[in-house]
Amino acid sequence: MQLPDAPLPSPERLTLFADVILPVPVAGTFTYRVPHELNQHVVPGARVVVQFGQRRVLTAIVRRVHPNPPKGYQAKYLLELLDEQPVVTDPQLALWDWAADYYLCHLGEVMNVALPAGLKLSSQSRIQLHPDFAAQLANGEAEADLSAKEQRLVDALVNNDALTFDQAADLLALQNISPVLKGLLKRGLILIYEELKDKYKPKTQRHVRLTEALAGNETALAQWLDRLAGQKSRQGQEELLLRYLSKVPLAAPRPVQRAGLPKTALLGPDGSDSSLKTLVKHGLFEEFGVVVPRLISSENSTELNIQLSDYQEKILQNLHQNFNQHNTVLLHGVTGSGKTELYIHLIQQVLDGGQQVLLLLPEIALTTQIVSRLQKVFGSRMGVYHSRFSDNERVEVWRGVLQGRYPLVVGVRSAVWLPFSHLGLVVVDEEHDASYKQYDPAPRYHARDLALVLAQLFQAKVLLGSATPALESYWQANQGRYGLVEATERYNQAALPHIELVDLKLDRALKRMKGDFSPRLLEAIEASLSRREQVILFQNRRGYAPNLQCEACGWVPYCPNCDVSLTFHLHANELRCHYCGYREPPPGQCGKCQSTKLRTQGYGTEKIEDELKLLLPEAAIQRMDLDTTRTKYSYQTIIEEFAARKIDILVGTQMVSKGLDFDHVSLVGVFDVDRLLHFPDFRSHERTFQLITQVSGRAGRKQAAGRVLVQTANPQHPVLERVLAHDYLGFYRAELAERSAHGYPPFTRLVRLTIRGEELGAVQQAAAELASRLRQGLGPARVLGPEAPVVERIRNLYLRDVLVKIERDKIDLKKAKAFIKATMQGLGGSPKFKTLQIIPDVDPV
DNA sequence: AGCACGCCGACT
DNA sequence: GTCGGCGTGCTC
Repeated sequence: MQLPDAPLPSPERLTLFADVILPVPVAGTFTYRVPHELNQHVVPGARVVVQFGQRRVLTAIVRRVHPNPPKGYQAKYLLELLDEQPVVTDPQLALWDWAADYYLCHLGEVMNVALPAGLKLSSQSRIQLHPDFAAQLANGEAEADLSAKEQRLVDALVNNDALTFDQAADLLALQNISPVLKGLLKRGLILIYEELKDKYKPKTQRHVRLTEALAGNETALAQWLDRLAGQKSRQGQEELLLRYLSKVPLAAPRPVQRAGLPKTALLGPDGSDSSLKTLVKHGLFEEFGVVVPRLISSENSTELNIQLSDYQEKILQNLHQNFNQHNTVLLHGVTGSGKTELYIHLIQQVLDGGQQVLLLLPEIALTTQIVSRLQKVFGSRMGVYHSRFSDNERVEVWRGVLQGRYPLVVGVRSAVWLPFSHLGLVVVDEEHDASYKQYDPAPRYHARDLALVLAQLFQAKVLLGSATPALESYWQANQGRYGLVEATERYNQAALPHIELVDLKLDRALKRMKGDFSPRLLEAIEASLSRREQVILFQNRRGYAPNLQCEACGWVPYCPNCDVSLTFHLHANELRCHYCGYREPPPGQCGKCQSTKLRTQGYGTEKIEDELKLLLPEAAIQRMDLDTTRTKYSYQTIIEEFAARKIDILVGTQMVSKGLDFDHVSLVGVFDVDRLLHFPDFRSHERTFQLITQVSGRAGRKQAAGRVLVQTANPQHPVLERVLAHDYLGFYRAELAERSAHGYPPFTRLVRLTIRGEELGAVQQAAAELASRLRQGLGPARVLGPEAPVVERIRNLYLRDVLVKIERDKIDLKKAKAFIKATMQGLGGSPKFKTLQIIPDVDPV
């Protein structure tokens, strides 16, 4: 970074220190000494480059600047300052602190999720010949006696300016090259240096323009055209020049001349650039790069006034009243009640007041309809933050928020980390959605809960929206902590879908099933298709079948690395592990008794799709799940084709249940709810209710009520009865009673501790020890387990869970967590359990 | 997490 | 004798 003029020298040069956050899973911050010339410029939230350990050079975030020298060690100097202005705002840093504390993880881990990778510089160690030695080699006067390996490395360095460690390791076919390097280094034959790499690269487009001498110079141009005309070999050049002049006329003002044309616009999509090259060589044209924003922010708002229905108007007023008394309001609106329009109005009002707005959406809902809808209203003031975006794109949104270009951001979970500075409103749509919870790397945070904390830091409002609120949220509202607004009418008075249960017990007993389809569902599909209406089928499991089984002895192929059966994928013709990604071809015979009779067991989206193709060969069927939406645009393509009615039946996993509105879907079929209902987890009922309600909402939008058929062997199940009756409140009360009886959220907060390690015995022992220590400190009733999770081994590591329940009222959460943390550290510190990991998950979902 | 250091078995 | 395996400890 270029520094402005040096600050005025102060008489007693104050020595400053910076506590910085490093992107490593180590507790606390690290203190570096600030070089005097940077005293005025190092501010909290700015990035600095520091050396960490012997080798590593890392990008750090300044947390605090102070004059107190650290005790007990000599602080290193920080090496470089990357930003004059903070890239992380103060409230965000406060949020980082809060998250690390609440989710029992390190600040560096928070930094790792929060900051886009493009803002972190990576350093690479490079090796080069020592200049003196290189000179000796060149003159043939080198007389170092080298081992074979050293010789090979030196030879390679003669031919290359520099090598990375990896390249050198490859070259020597060695895992560990440091002994070789050390030897050479000691004799002063090579140098090792760190190269900082800025990962962020602005996107550029090649442009072409006439050179300065020619632009606007009619006579010179005429001469050129004369020279080119009539020469057959130079016909291409003549055409090119004429085409350019037709697009950028000679008379055009100078800025237009200087802007030139994008190369692709001049040459066309498949044009060769050989003529252009010649013209450039002759000094007619010049090529240059123009930085273009990667995110095509669509023009400007085209739709300024969204008309609300009378009912929506009433709801909006209701929201405003609630916001007068509460910072957080829960909007419980049935599917299709037009929540998007309400959001738009609220957002508009906050933007008009000069404040920022964050709209959070679940992972899957983001790519599509709602975004293009919002883009029409907010145009280029809206930034989109999505996990499918590249690093560079994320950096551009980050910078856009900092610079105020995007007062509105629509994004997924990780968008809560964007550097807001004057946030006025956060909307969390589908607030119950599980994709707001990060599961794998720490911090295991919940974006809805972080949004509440973030809003508090700004004194901003939060609107939580859902047709099926999380039990916790509805309870908070009932407790009077959130405002509550109920929207029970669908937009345009559309009727709620009619949900029916199909009793599979009967159909199975009478052998009337066609594959996995009951006659009633099949008839309903046919009826819909015959009316030229569309159908969505929901099966929450991908692949063809969850496993293969030997008919003779019951043997099932298992993953060698995890304790799960392998899922059969028909199209790819392979068995896959959905936990570790392991694949193998399906076996021709039983692994135990060599019988060749293997059959599939259970079913996934692929099998439904397959059966359907046989049952209804005329229908256009498309599957939508993780396997068919790998690429960046495949998801969108499927949605567009379905909207254009090129597809009759869409078969999919959870993906089809969210945020999609189609006008011609008259039927939704739901498979395998029994598995959902009986999943061994205290949230299984809640999830089932939410999922069926959500997917039902896809049926029937305009005039006609949609129909939903749910296939089940438990038609009397109370949860299903409540789904049929659209009775959220009834469901809520019943479920709340259950939770209260068994001490689950919202009455308690949960912390799950997972022990992970290579040896089962050690894992079991550690888990037992952990549970017993926790029981001792917290009371026996507050600790469950240890127990083996559903999949008790993943990637060859054994797992055991211990669950801690902390009541909301009787016990201090902070103290309890501090105790848990200390217990974890105590156990991890004991030599016996050194090699094990203890992974905390606060508020697991 | 990386990365260095150190102490052990299996090869040239 | 070296190579490279992994256990251990530290990083301002």
